Amino acid sequence: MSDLLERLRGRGWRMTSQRRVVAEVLDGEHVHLTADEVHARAARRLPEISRATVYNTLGELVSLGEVLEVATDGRAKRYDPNAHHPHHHLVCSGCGTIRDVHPTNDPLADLPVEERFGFTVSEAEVTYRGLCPDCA
Amino acid sequence: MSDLLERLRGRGWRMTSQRRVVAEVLDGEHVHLTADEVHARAARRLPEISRATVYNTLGELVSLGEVLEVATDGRAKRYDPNAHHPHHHLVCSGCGTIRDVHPTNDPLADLPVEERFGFTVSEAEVTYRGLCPDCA
DNA sequence: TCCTACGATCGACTGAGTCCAAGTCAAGAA
DNA sequence: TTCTTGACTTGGACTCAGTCGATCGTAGGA
Ligand SMILES: [Mn+2]
Ligand SMILES: [Mn+2]
Ligand SMILES: [Zn+2]
Ligand SMILES: [Zn+2]
Repeated sequence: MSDLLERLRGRGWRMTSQRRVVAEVLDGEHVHLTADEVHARAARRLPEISRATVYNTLGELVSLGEVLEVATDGRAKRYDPNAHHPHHHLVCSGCGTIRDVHPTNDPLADLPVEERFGFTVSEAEVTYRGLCPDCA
Repeated sequence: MSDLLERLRGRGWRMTSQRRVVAEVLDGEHVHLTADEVHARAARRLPEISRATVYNTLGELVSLGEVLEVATDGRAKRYDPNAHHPHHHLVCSGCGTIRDVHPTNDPLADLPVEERFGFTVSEAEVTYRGLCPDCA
């Protein structure tokens, strides 16, 4: 993610201050922020950035594969800058904290062909749920 | 799910026509409906039923463990009457169709203790994504 | 049959996200 | 360097999913 700005320039993106601060926010903390949290952090550096631009930029980063969308609850989507290292998520049912986890098996291998119903299955995402040490 | 009404009565539920039609809608089709779809089907039998009542009843059924909430996209939650047979979901990225699937392994077993960060992990839900035969 | 607490209703409200018309500016051309 | 232009940004209105609360209705017990 560190040379994200270079990769974006290479794809013909016009480099604006808004896009730069959004990329910097995501680059800075490897956490899972909502769009409004990204907006709040971006606005600390560039006070007049709009929510619409944050949504636009996040959407573009997602379709470029630079950022992942995570929807673990029915609430706001979260944006995951750790897109180049495959992983899954462990969510605390108490406080909502999300941690990256790395199971030892690819769950795709556990779905037999007769359970695929003719689908071209390309991805398996696992959400583990439980209580974190603080909430237990 | 067939004697759901009996179980609810046993739990002290007041049996109203609204709760009956919501339970019948869920009982009738083993698909994954949104709250508004449940409302539309319920309203075919009981035209005056309100959205608020459908939301209330679905929420109660979920906390009783009779129905599962599924949030595969960032859109409306879906309600799964198949709560007594553990399974996972296969979602078409094209049209959004959802199918129940049964992997051969429990993904909980694939999460080593050093990847649990002190959490009490109780559940693992897998979402497989791909293209259905029609969308491929 | 009557009573009443539990449930249903409607509409106002919230939160998350989208859309659009109008204004701005990054970056290539000259 | 300045000009030009279309890509980008903005604020606000709007949509969609869901929640809340005051008031009304009724299931089911006495
Ligand atoms: Mn992550
Ligand atoms: Mn299901
Ligand atoms: Zn917690
Ligand atoms: Zn499809």
